[in-house]
Amino acid sequence: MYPPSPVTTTAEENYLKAIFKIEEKEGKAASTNAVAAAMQTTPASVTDMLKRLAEKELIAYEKYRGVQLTEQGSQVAVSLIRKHRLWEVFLVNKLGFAWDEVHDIAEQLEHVQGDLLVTRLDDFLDHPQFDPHGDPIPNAEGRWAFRSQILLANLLPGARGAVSGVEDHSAPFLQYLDQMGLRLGTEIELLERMAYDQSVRVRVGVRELILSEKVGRHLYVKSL
Amino acid sequence: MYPPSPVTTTAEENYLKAIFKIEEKEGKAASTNAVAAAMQTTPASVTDMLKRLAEKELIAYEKYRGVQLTEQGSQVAVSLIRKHRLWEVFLVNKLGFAWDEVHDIAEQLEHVQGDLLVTRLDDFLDHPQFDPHGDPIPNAEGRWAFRSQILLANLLPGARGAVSGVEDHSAPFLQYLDQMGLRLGTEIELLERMAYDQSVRVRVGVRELILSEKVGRHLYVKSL
DNA sequence: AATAAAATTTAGATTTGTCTAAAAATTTTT
DNA sequence: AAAAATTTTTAGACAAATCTAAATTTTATT
Repeated sequence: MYPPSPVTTTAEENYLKAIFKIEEKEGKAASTNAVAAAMQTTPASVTDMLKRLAEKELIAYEKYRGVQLTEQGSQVAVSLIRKHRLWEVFLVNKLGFAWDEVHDIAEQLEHVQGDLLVTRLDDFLDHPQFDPHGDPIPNAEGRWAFRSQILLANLLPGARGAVSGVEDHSAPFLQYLDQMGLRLGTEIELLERMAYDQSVRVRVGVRELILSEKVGRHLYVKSL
Repeated sequence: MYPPSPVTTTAEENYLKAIFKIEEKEGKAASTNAVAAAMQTTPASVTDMLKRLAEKELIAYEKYRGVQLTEQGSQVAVSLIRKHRLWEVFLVNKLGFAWDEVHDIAEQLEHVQGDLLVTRLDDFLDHPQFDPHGDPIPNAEGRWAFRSQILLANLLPGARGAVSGVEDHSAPFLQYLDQMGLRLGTEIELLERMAYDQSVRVRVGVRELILSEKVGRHLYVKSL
């Protein structure tokens, strides 16, 4: 009835996740080099792994032509993303971690096997739709909420938005946002964009801030 | 100042835990065969691994003479047991798993790295002293509560006890106890021991039960 | 003490996942 | 279209963790 759930190693799972994210971002097959960069390894190692994943029918792989996830591979990748984000919610909401501290731990927890575990965790957390960074959490069927969000950099002067996500998940950026008093849900009004360096002057509550172009391109807001 | 915390693989950690349990039970150095039986592998594989663990100074190993944990190895093993039992408390108390369902999942979770994670989890669970099977949870310093418990099989007729632990952690035994209405804390009075087969007639609340010798030797009670 | 039995180790392979260096294929530039 | 640059694959090696089969050591038996 159902295809046998593939037995995957942690290494294989990490490749599948990387390929999924590249496909999602580039909108096309992932190149060996792109995967190597994402996995912080050599193209030769990637080729080795691609052969193994193709053998297991988790990817469609043609020599020199890059790689695409099969339906099966995609399911595994989405399930990993689901687990990763659920664990992040647990770590932040239940254990009191900061949003810049949870990535590495969730990276390990996502590989823990057990369908019932995920179901129970999801129940325990009251079926969150988004993780602590604003990223959507796929449900058990692999579907997730669409976010109608735009980069702060693309907000028009005079427009307002509420922080809804980050493009850069690094601890330094998240800590910078903490320091600026910016978190998920924080309302921002774009007052002015500086022609000189594309930095923006914004209003956050009663405060006024200057945010660099880099910050503007790494912060998502939902228009209000 | 402190010795560098040893970097251990999951496989190495599982060996250390097995050796710890054998030492604890037998009160002496663990033999290659005993470790092989515990790890469900061959003695040859064990020898290979013992060399590696000795290289890392996690065990004291002499050819043909068995193996003992060093102070370092013991610390790693106790920390794993701590993590395993804390995760079991989490799975049962927070996620609603039954006590016979949590072993395999905890077996994976115990290998997740992160000192802060363990501290936060322990806080979240309110510093439990015992896991769902009644086994003591080592604290951050590696010390745990002593249990003054005896096997139900050794209770004298007329004596009463409260269920405090199990000798057999298998799902079938735990499910049997569930079916009999026996759980941690349940009070039992030993009414009579049958000379014929060493089975015992006991009172549990208003009910009377016959428990086999095997059950008596697998169930711990604390004298009342 | 010699022999038999049991336990343990060694030798040689295998699998997974990785690497470097060299070769081959593809893409870009001229 | 040929040359140059880039990308990708192959070849050969290595470490971790395992295996089987054979050899060795220890322990038990006579």
